[in-house]
Amino acid sequence: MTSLSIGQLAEQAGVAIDTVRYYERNDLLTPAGRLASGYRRYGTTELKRLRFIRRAKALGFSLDDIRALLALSDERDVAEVKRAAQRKLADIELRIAELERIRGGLHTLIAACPGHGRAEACPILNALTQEESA
Amino acid sequence: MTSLSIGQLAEQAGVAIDTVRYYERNDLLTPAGRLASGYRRYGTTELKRLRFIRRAKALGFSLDDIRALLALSDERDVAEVKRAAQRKLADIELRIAELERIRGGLHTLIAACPGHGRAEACPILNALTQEESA
DNA sequence: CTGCACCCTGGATCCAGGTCCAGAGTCAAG
DNA sequence: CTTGACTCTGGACCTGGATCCAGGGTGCAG
Repeated sequence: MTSLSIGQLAEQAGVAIDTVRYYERNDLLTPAGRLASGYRRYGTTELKRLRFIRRAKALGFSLDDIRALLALSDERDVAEVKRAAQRKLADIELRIAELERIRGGLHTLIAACPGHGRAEACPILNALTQEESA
Repeated sequence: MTSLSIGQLAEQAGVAIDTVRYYERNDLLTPAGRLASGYRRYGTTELKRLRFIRRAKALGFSLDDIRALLALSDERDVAEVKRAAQRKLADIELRIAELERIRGGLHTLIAACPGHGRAEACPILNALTQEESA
């Protein structure tokens, strides 16, 4: 039989036990049942669900996002799932653009800095000290 | 005379008053002096320093990083400032690469999803439900 | 001198996503 | 039966970077 303890579930999904209980508190994952002792029991459904959560997190979804995704996948609403993925993609692209802006700024400063000599000649310090230019 | 209250300083640097006091508690910015009443007073040195902090933050430096940068710029250690900027650049590039990896994954899934029909045909749900491949 | 905007302190709260703990109960191998 | 590994609960704590609050004091224009 494929009944798992919380420790086995956690190990097979690659998360910490405390994380499983945390997800339960936050309505992301409910045990299939409990033993008379109160011990949680999980089946393959829960294992898949937990792995889904882990992968979605790796794709940059927040737990709120994931709760919504899980509800949608329960409803099998493919169109809405696709739209959610598109929104997340747009969000990721914004974050990339912002980091690229920062990278450009740093790159320029580093390239222009001789790396020795007077502080006044260091464009990094100057850039950080300079007045606004819009 | 160029003596500023905390409110004037905050406004001219574009941060909140609470943020100025927060920076003080965290050893980033000390008032030039105090009135008999205890009111903080700031000069142009502090205004420049606060603007430095704001810009460095916009470049992705943490407050810990910034504390170190400020110490270095006080010591006028240009070589070390350059190295710190290079480390931060490497860090930003790592973050960009990670986001690009995520973007690639999402992009592939979205492109392959018809956006309608059976849940089984949705590669987004499938990808999140699939077993590991690596 | 009144009124209102401003400032003071210390501490609480927030966000996300967990992590850790104490004290008690349970399961299973030997 | 013993022992050690596992699990239970509820709640405290963590990071980073603020933000907000209560209850009081101050500065200054009219």
